[in-house]
Amino acid sequence: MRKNIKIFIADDHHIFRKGIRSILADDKTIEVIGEASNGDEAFEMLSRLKPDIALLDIDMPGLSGLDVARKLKQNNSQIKSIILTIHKDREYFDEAMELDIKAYVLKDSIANDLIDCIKKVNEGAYYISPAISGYLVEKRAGRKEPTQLDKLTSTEKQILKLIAQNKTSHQIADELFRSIRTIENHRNNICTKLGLKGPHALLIFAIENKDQIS
Amino acid sequence: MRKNIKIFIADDHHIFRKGIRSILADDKTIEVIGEASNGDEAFEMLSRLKPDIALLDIDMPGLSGLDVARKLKQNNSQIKSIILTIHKDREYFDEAMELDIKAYVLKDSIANDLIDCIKKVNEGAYYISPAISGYLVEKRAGRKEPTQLDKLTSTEKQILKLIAQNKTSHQIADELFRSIRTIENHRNNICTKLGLKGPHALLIFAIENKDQIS
DNA sequence: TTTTCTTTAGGTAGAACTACCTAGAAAATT
DNA sequence: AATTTTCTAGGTAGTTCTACCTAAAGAAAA
Repeated sequence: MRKNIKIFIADDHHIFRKGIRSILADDKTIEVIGEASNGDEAFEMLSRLKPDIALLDIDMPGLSGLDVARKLKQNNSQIKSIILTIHKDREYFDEAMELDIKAYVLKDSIANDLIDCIKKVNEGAYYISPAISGYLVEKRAGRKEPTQLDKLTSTEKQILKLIAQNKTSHQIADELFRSIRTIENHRNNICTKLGLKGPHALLIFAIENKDQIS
Repeated sequence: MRKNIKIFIADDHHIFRKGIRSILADDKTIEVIGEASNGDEAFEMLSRLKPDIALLDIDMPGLSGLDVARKLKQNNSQIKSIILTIHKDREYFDEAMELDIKAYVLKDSIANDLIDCIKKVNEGAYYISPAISGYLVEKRAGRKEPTQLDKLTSTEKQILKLIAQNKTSHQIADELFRSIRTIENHRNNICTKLGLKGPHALLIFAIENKDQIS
């Protein structure tokens, strides 16, 4: 027998969480393992409970659902994010797409196929509400995250390149005739600018984006 | 003025190393910074001397030239490997191609263009002896290393998977209900088995091969 | 049965990176 | 000219990983 799909619900309306739970209760393979009524609490609980999928509302006190998804992405979390929202606005959708979000579902169309959506997402697929999916077509062409690499100065990009070659700060310092403290300082600034956190987030970012570094 | 190209020669025949040196002596921009007569010594010296290019014979006592190239690759070394060999066999060539080797030169055709070959390789190009280059065309389709992942036990592979998700030893230990020392010990064993060395060699290997981990 | 391999876990040391600081000099902007 | 940004470099602390050890218990193989 297959393992249950573990779900976490984040929405500031109690009645809405109830509704979701009742929809999901029909399916024995889906298990709601927790819920939160604001973004900060949601992020904390997600980090701890590690569900398979997070159902996130955009409008919440504190961190928004998109903020939570962003933090999950920054932490290289394996949790798949589904956005549940009333917003049809293109802006929100575009932002969500930048965040590796697996599904974007309008609240007025969930009753029908939320379970289906969850199962597909759990298998690695994407799901976009029909009312929204038109945006997707135009998108994808101009793919290519307007990477935040432009935020970096040229020195920082140079160092990022060397990091991508798996060089240590010490090696980089030698190569550029700089103090290792200078290199470490640049690393820190890069991490701050890109919102990278944790032990090897910078190295991994550098490797994954090495082709984009100009 | 451009920096000299630093070369290292590994071959078990003294007379052959002499020959190479005399060919290379004609060019002032090429500098032979060391040589070795067996694979183990070669690898040790390469790690220490860090030349730009390593000329490796396949047939050597101990580690073969291909073994040396493999270990260099595993260490994410920046050293470019050129294989010099008498073997026209396809097997050897195929193996070499899996190892990011920059040039594969038959010994009976080196006198003419070894210098040229070295310079091209130094600029990032590839060079394959004409007698061999026919193999190349068919190749490239069935790409896919028969990775040495089989050397690992199932526990080790499990941990490697978690490492590929950029989890720290601490996180892995928590997840598997083991001591962090156990995890660290497994990491060490994996590194030893795969010949990985240096600060983040394991993390990078894990990420690059995450799809292959079964 | 003996030997080897695997898994577990601890000891010690050092290198590397992260996370925050401060601060001066140079360069670029306003 | 004044302000801001960038680059440089140091201080301190703590975490993570590497690199060596040893060692016991259990499983698998010889």
